[in-house]
Amino acid sequence: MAFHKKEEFTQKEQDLANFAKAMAHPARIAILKVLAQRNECICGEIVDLLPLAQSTVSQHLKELKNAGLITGTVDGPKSCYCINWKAFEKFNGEFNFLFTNLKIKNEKACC
Amino acid sequence: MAFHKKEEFTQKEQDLANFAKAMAHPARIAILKVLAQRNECICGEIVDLLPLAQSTVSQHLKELKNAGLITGTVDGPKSCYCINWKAFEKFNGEFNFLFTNLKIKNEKACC
DNA sequence: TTCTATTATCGTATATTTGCGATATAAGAT
DNA sequence: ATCTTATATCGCAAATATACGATAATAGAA
Repeated sequence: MAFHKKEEFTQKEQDLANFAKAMAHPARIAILKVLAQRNECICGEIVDLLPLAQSTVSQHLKELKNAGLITGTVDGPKSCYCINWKAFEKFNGEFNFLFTNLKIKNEKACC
Repeated sequence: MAFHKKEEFTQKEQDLANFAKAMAHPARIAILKVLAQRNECICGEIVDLLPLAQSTVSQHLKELKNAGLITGTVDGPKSCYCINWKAFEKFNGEFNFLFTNLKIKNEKACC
C-alpha cells in the first residue's frame, strides 16, 4: 500500500529522478565538489573533509557510484574515486532538454 | 544517532541538495514536465495525468512548491500551478558553476 | 607471518518519504 | 441553506534513507 510506484513512469523520468536523488544530500554534493575541484582522482582524504564517520562517507560514495555519478577502483587498502563526467554531461543535457530549453518560449505566460 | 547532519554543510550545498531532492522522484519530474510543456498555468488536470491518487499528487505539488520549483495559487476549489523559472535558472547556474564549468579543465585527467 | 593502515560491509536505531483512504475546506451552483 | 466539485490535510502503514560503531577484508610493512 505504500510501495513506490516508480515503475509507472517513463524510463527517462526515472533516470532523471535517480540522478537527482544521488545529489539530494549535502554530503554527496560536497563529495562531488571535492572530486570536481581537483585535476586527479582522490585516493582517500575525502573522509577527513567531511563531518561524518568513515562508514557513512563510504556509504555515500557507494551511492554515488551506484548512480553512476562517480567511478571508483579499489586497490587493497586504497581506493580511488573520480567524477564520471560523461554521466554529468548526459543528465545535464537531459535536464536542459526538459526544462531550460522550454524556458524561452514559456517565459511570458505564467502566474 | 541517526540525525541528519545537514547543518554541518554550507548553505549552497544544502540549497543544491534540496533542489535535487525536490526532483528526486519520477512523479515530480513528470509534474514539472507537464508544467513546462504548456504555455500556461495548469489548473487541475495534473491528477488525471499521473498514476497516483489525488491526495498523493497534492502532496508532491506541495513539496515542489515548498522547494520553490513551482508557484501556485489556490482559488477556492481550483488551484493553479506553474513552474518557477527563476528557481530553475538559479539552480541550473549553480549546478553548472560547481560541475559543468570545471569539466573543461578536468576532462583529461581521470581514472 | 603478524602488524598496520585504509576502505567496505554488517547490524541497528531513528528519521524521512511514499502512498492511500478518509476527511476537511472552500467557492460556486441549485 | 444544501449540494457539488476540486483541492488540501490528517492519520496511518510500509519502505527508504541516514548515521554510527563494530567488524571484515585487503595489501603493504615489519
